[in-house]
Amino acid sequence: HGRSDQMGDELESAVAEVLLGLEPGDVMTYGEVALEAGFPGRARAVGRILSTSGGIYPWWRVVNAAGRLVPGHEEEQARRLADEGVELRNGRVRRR
DNA sequence: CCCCTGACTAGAA
DNA sequence: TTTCTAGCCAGGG
Repeated sequence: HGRSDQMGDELESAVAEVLLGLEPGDVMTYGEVALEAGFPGRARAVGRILSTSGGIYPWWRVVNAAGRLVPGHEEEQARRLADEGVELRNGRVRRR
């Protein structure tokens, strides 16, 4: 039965919940979002969701595991993060 | 079904 | 520290 079809929706809603829970100043990696959503190892799925769901989520609060900003949106993302007080280091999110 | 692509990653060079 | 490589998982042609 169409379990795999339903899986995509579950993942999407779970990821959405995590993303919508992010507050100003918060920053998570794709992998962390996936993990917290209950889908470890689905970092790519998180990226796809963010890239295909036209701005309904706070996309600027998500960066890759290396702290790199979103390809093609570095400038806007850097500005938004700065507005929230997130420190950047050489174009990368500083993580301790 | 095959093939390519990507807002990913961890690990090797 | 930066670049490459090999896995990875879905989507879409």
